[in-house]
Amino acid sequence: MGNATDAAAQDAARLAERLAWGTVDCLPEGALAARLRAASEQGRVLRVKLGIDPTAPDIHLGHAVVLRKLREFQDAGHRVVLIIGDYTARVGDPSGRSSLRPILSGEQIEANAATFQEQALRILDPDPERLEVRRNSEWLDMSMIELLGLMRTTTAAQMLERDDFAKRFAAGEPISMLELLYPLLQGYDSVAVKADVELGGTDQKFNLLLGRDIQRAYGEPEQAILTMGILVGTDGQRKMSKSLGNQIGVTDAPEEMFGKTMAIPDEAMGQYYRLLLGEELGAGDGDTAGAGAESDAAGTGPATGETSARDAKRALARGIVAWLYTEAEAEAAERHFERVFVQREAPEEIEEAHFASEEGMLHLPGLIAEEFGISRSEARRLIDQGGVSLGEEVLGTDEHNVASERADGQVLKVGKRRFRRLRAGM
RNA sequence: GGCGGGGUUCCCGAGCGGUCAAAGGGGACGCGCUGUAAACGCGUUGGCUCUGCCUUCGCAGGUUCGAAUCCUGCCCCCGCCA
Repeated sequence: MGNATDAAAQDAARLAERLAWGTVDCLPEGALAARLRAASEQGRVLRVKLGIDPTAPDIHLGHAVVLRKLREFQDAGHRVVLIIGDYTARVGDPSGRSSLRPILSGEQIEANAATFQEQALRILDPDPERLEVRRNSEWLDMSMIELLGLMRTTTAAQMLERDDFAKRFAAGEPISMLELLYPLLQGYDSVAVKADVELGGTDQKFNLLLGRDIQRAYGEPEQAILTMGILVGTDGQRKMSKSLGNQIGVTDAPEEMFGKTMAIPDEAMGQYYRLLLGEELGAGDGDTAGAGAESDAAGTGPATGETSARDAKRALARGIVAWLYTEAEAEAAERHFERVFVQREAPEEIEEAHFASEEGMLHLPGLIAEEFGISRSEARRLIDQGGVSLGEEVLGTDEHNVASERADGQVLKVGKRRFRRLRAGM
């Protein structure tokens, strides 16, 4: 009996350690292992909560970090409870930002929630045994008396402990009552779904911990919490976010995903490996990719480090595309990258653009503006700066009109990555 | 409720009666270099039927030959006091 118990405890500890890999916080100490063990003893699975606000329609690799960790729980046999924050989206989570978010309309939230769910399923296991999708409007549309009861669980001083609020309060920046209420609502979600574990980014640490206090106040067992690092965007500086325009979308085409990944700064590679592939940079293959890249990042990179850093990044890009698509698509994306950006050739498949000529001439600014959604002025500037070419020829300053015969059938290249095959006639 | 400060182009931020499409920085974009990395250099960054014209400086009016700059009202934000 004693031995069997020890063995179960060891199993739980081992699994907890594996699940905690790559997390920043796994609190409280030992709580995850204890939960895993208790669950197996009771013959049930853990309910692992993730709350997401459908404030943006698309999910990007930053969201994928947490979803990936959830998938690990699923693969270990546990159940993910994905909460679509359709109700909390009306409040606006202030995490990590200093200004208020606009409040979304009901239709907008619905549309976002639908795409969000669809995209999350690219990463999560959709098996109903392993995934439960809920909306917090199911329980948050409570009466005033219930809300007051919820508010009684927490003090203003507790709320102001949150770093974000403390800073804004000290700086005299506005903090709306709505924002203060948000963590309570999120915490109540944990009560409603009886969460055993909750995941989130490190920016959610306070909210996740407060969820424990609220569960306790409602007489529920307190959840263990796990936080994941915040993935930086393609600029390597700020967190990945659609509004900052530095995101790699989960639904980006394979070539796009591959290309964007190749453009991240070297210093961000380690983080990408850890958070997106679940491995250390340089692990797996025996070459010096990791070492070369690290020394490069430190600014002491020897000449040999350059190629290995590049190779490591290629492997990263391949790994990410293979994860979200397939191995074959990852390879195809790499070939496309090699062709277009390394060899600087036009892609194999190019969209066609048909043009109508006026008196045998083609007005390029108009065509470029229309095809790529920029203004004519901007198109003119690009031409004048030598950023536009027709076939092999780079267009010169003021070369805005070209003969139709010259354009017909040629590849128009605008900037580094925009191509069109021109065809005369509509 | 009272007093004071403020709302400028993607962002920050100068401008405070004409020479302002508006300094400077950031970001972004283009060219060069390159590993679509970093660093660096040069350039661009409201629109258009582009040596000129049109629209922009919280919103609406007004003064003036002329306003982002002055006046009036309104909206919003911040601080202090209550």
